[in-house]
Amino acid sequence: MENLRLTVDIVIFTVVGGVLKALLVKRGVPPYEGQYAIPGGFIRGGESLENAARRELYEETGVRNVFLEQLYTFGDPKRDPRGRVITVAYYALITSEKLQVVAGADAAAALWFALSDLPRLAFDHKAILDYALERLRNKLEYTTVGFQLLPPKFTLVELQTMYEAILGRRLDKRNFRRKISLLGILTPLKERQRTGRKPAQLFSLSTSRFEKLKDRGILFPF
Amino acid sequence: MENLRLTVDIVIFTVVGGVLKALLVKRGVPPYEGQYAIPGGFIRGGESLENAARRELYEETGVRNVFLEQLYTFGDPKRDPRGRVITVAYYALITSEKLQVVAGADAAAALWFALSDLPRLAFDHKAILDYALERLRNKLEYTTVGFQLLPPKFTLVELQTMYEAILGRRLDKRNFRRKISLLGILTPLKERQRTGRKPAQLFSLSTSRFEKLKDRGILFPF
DNA sequence: TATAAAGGTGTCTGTAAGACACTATAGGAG
DNA sequence: CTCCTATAGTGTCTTACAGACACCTTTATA
Repeated sequence: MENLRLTVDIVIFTVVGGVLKALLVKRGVPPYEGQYAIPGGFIRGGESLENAARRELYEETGVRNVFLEQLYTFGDPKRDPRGRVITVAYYALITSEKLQVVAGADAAAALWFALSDLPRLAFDHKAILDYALERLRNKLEYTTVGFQLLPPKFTLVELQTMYEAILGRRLDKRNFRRKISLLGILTPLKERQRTGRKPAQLFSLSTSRFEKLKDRGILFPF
Repeated sequence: MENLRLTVDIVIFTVVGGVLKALLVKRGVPPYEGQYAIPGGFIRGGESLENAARRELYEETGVRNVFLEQLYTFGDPKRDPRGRVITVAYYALITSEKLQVVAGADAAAALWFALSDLPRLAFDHKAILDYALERLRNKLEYTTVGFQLLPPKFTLVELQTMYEAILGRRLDKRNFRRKISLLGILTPLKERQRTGRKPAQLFSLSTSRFEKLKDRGILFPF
């Protein structure tokens, strides 16, 4: 088939201040000029799909070594008015601390939008983003991907807030802590976080337990 | 990127005689001449990805209107020695009754192989097949896809045998029936199957309950 | 009519999810 | 210095379901 072009598009999630956000870029050229779109670009010659996604992610956010997973391939013949463009969609999770770096990148018109307050999106990007959110919510419940959105040291309240932001609903504090505790994947640190009133215990992921569990499934039935 | 070609490859599953099988075709040309491969082919101009997969599926098996779902896109630059060929993999489920039709299609050298007795596969098709099996096993436990592998009327023993064939392990008969019964998705028919010793009760999927449940998840925790 | 082969049925125990409310601690204000 | 308040942290009860486990029923055939 001639005139076929392949892109990667990446839904980039973060959680800041208890709100789930996605990175969007404002299009400077037609079609959909002025509308927002998911970051992405064309695949180059010798690149694997994942490397193309990582390159785009780096160009857009200045961030490397983050969680990235292939989502779905969208190939409707009419999805791009310019011709036959098929896109392999990915989603990525980055912590809000790494998020600082974004400013330094070439992301002129890139902005973080709360998932609850998205602008109109170009192409079929709304469908891609919806699907990414669905996947993230599912994976959250049976894997440890969620920890990719937290710094290495975190409190239980921060952990729960991240879960609530993604799932879009409140969780019971005692039940949440019981289940996390039962999994035994957290290492309590000697430090406490002293920001609010009462200092909170800090934890890190216990990497040995984590390695055993992360790809096994059925972990977080919230 | 020039010289990019896009294919669809389809892992086609069926269950016959309590054995999970996949359809493979023998390659008549290099590379990997003489080795078996998953059915597939190039995407045409105006086709959506799913339509391309359905067309290939029909050409290979003579079967339409079956369960088909996109699996993953494999795009390693070296996966095909002839150049850059990216493949969007699908998997399909067809009942053993429809399986008769296969003979009439153009599938000269197409053969069904038990998953436990696969030949060496061309390209990265072993990885694709493994991934398809993993997906099928997962989906089996929280959706009703499994019924796509049974005829419209079936016995509980047939249902359980199908689950066992896919999961690759035995299930307890009483626990299995209890859970199915609790779901309330089966309609007992007035007929009985009279093949063995004692005739067995026939069931069909209760479509109303089925529609409500099929995309909701958390259905079959076996 | 006796037998064999396949179909069909119930209980107990352990684990975990979900609902639910109060106490403890430290920082800041007065 | 002490009182107030915001946030951290903690247990119990009930219900649902998964998993382990063994025998009776039915009909075709010898």
